[in-house]
Amino acid sequence: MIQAMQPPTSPPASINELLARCQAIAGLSLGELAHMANVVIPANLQRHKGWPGMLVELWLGASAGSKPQQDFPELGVELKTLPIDTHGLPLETTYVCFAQLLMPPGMTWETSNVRNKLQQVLWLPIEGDRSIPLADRRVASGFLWRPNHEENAVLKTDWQELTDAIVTGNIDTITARQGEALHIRPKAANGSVLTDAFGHEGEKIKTRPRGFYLRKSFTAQILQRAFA
DNA sequence: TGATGATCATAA
DNA sequence: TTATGATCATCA
Repeated sequence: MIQAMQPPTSPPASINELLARCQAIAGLSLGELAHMANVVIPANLQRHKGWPGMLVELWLGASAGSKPQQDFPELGVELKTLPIDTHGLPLETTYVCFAQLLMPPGMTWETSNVRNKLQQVLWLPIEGDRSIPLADRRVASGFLWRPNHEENAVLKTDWQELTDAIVTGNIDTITARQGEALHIRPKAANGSVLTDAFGHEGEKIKTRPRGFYLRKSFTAQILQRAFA
């Protein structure tokens, strides 16, 4: 029996409240959540790629709109939806944040955006198989994750390798094949968008904006650890 | 067929 | 333009 619910109007005051809100929507479909929140369901995600994430933010009480920080700053928690197939494996890589191409001096893994975002993540798997109509895709049980020593070490190694390439003016030699858990891919509206980066001689060059992403193999391990 | 590289919508 | 939310679509 499904009770009529409405999205919260304020951010969760505690981790427990956040987790409770997660449990409240676990098992419901995106169609049900959209309907109860009076949100229009797009026919497909081709032109609405961020729609599931925005809908979930609404239901968990994350600040609407985009902020350049964590979704729940008071709790130090970042929210990530994760599309999964029928076996519970990730269908897509996970976007983390923009890659700062004009890296401030002294930037380290410990102070990086990537680590800040990934310190504590509320993962919310959602059925993402393209054979399932968007409205029928169900939300799974969300769970809180903090990287363990091993995961943190892998992320740090990847981040340092990629950051070294950026700082030394080798941004254009980076491909998405580098990095065991974390890699870099273009992140822009289209291929004509350019931003500043460092060239080999320390000069500024124009290149496509990039973002950090988590590989599917890495998020798959997170899921396995959570549901094992 | 899966991963890489490209792309879409929106806000400030 | 940068940042949020990600998935699409092409090619090896």
